[in-house]
Amino acid sequence: MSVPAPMLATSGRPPEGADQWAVEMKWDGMRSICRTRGGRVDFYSRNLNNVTACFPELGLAMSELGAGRDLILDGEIVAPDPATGAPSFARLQRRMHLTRPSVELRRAVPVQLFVFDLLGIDGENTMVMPYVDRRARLADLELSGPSVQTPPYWTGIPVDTMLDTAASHGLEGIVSKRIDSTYRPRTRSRLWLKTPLRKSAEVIIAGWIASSSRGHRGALASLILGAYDHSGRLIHLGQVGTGFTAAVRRELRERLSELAVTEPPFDRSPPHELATTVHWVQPRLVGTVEYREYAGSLRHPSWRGLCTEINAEHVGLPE
DNA sequence: TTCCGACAGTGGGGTCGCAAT
DNA sequence: ATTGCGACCCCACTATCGGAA
Repeated sequence: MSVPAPMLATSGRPPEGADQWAVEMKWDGMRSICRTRGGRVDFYSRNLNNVTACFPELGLAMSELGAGRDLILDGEIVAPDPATGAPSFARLQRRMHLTRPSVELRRAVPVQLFVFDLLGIDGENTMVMPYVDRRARLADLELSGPSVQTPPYWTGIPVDTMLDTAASHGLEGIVSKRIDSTYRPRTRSRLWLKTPLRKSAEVIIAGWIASSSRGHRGALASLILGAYDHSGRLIHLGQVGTGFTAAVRRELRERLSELAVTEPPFDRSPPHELATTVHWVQPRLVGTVEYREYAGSLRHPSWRGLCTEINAEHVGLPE
């Protein structure tokens, strides 16, 4: 029998004041289904690739905690940042693709499993049970140890309070789940709502890249973004390729054609040579992007539109 | 007839393994 | 020995289409 693919969440916010929702913290890591059976432990990625060999310490921990039971668990593999304690996807990436990690790496980048759902136990399918009942059964298992935890959920607390809590702990947002919902493998529904913490910043358009995919060839695919650092140098922030409609893509392409130049406008060249051909422009147009995080480059940026009130010279680095 | 949920497609940052150079 | 590219992770978002309302 194969393991079920994880249930997915839709972006959104639960209705205010409704006690039909349970709220969990959103963990910045790698989704994983864990199966313990007959002394054997396996971890699967969201697309059901077997990633057990990447996380031997978690296999060891779960074989002890599983105590010979047949469990199917849903959770997140995380790599806590030693400075903040908050899960860091950037750190986890060093472990994700590496089977049989060395002792040094395992010590340098320890990982943990956060379990938040029980899908099956000793042959019984618990996915048909409501969320709160699954959580109760999960709590009974007392899966807790140095590298395995079962984080709590909350009900009846205002969404903004939960988001503030997430923010103050350096977490990436919250996930709200209908307390009466059953587990629907593989499907993305509004029974689970993720509310990520996102920031907003003004950015300067420094160039654009044309689409090479069939059907869109030549259309504006993404924008190259920049901002001025404290020394007044134009710095590359990354690209944004989502958030525009087809009409906005055409309009931007039109406006940018009037600003075309031959050389990159950056004072410090981008860390990596941009492979595809870039249409550079004078750094004059300012726009707004939403993003998750800025650490040398924007993470998960999306375009929010041009911003005509702000002069490009006044656009500084994102927070 | 209209609206909405699910899915496919397009775009981003990043890492690693492996084949081509 | 290097480099480029695809395969995976993470994701945001738009466009489309079929079924529900």
